[in-house]
Amino acid sequence: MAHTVGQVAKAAGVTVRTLHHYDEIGLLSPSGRSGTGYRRYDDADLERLQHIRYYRELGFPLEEIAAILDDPASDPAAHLRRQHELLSVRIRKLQEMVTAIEFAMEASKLNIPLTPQERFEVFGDFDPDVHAEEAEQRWGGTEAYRESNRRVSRYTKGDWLRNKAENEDWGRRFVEVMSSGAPADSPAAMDLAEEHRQLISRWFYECSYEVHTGLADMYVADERFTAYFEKIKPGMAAYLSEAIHSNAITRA
Amino acid sequence: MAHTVGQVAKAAGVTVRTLHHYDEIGLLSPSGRSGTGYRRYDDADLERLQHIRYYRELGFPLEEIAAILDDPASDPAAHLRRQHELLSVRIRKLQEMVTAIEFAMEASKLNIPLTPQERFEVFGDFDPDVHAEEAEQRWGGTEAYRESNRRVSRYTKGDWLRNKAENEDWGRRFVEVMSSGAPADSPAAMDLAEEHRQLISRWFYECSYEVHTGLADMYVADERFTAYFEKIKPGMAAYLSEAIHSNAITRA
DNA sequence: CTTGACCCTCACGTAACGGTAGGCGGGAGC
DNA sequence: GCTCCCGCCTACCGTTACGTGAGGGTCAAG
Repeated sequence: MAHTVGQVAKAAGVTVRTLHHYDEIGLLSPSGRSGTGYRRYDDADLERLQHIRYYRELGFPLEEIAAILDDPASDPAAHLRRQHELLSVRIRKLQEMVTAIEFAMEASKLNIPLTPQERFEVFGDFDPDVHAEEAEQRWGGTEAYRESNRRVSRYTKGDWLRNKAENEDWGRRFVEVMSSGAPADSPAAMDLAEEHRQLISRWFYECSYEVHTGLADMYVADERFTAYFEKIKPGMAAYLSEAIHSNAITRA
Repeated sequence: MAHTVGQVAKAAGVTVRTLHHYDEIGLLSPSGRSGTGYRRYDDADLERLQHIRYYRELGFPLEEIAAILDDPASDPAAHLRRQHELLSVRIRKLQEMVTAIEFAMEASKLNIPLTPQERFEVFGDFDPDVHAEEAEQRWGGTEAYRESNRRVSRYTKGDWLRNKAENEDWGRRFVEVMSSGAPADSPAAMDLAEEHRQLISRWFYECSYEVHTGLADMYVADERFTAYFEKIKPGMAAYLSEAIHSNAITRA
């Protein structure tokens, strides 16, 4: 029922120092002290800490969190509703960032320069732009980087050249099929579209059919991408786009 | 081709002071200066800033970002891959947090106490736990709270009582249908399951069929939830769960 | 040639802790 | 009963990533 700082810290994934700090500034003062001055946290304190952690994750400054939690107008359920809402907004924003990265990656592959707008629009400051914060705890340091590095960046220079070679090989075969007069929804074209998708998945990121059709739309909608493909062979952008769509429909 | 601090700051959604700071610590030094000492940023500088912003959003400390970006072993494409990966991990974690909130909300509605474990396991520090950071820029202050408040917390005490009344009314009618001997996949039971889903959507959060079946599973898997429903009427937890599943299958 | 917006370099201030020092308390093993 | 070590306590200084002026040049427009 009553816990010590150490226990609370361990359970909640924060340091003892953090709890001391929250006590100092009055954000979370334990409901009682032992005879010898030890802090004693009860279940209500834990619930408060839970809300604090969520609001912190959402980037609220401590002072503001104190104001929110001490606002008599909002009960615990209201906090949960608000956190749910804010988390959803934040997830949507991160998903936009993922899309932006995918866009930047395609541009990078095809040597297409980005406008400053395109580089940063995802950080757009004018609207539902939430702030985030720490949560780090134990893989601070370069750990996050190393971990991701182990998975994603274990490509050597040789791998990179192989990737380029595979892409060029795919390009040659695609142009062949296109020149053969086969329609964009022919099995041959769709197979190459599927191969295109799997090349992305193997070398860059998990490319779902949905994401793939997104790329296809971009190839015809953005003139710089269109130009890139048209230079390889006129009509290629539209042809590739249609092949990708057909492939997604029949396979998904 | 060459931009001033102000232009870059505006485009990238950071303050001039931030760019000064990045220059001071050598994280992003503009490629040149004008005759009168003005900083001039070119497109390569913008690309670097783009990566900085993404890594910052992912919570990397500036020093680490400098090390990563200056690592000759990783090209721009590698950074994009890594950012894509880390963002995906982060999104998954936030989605877990959303689920945890939904769980906490159900528990709160039914007056079920949470264990410390359950309160904080989503902050679990032992594994893919990424750190996040700012991004705030212009709706710092209490703006985020207010905005969310306008949408989600405009319920008055009266509304809250109405919600409770609606819930109790739903409960009564559900017990009736159950007592009538109608099977859990009967239209009457499914209609009440659907109503249950819409009550959540109206009062708490957008409850998809998928989320709803998740709740249904929890009602039978977690003994505390089961006990709550069993006390209303024996067999209710399983019956309600089945009705929700049937409803989701036929409507979705 | 003035005015307002924009740039420069200090330089101190702040938030949210991290880390360590110096000292008390408590229970387990001798 | 004594020792040991671990966990708790209260300061107090350090750090990161900027915020916020102060004091003073600059540049394009009118």
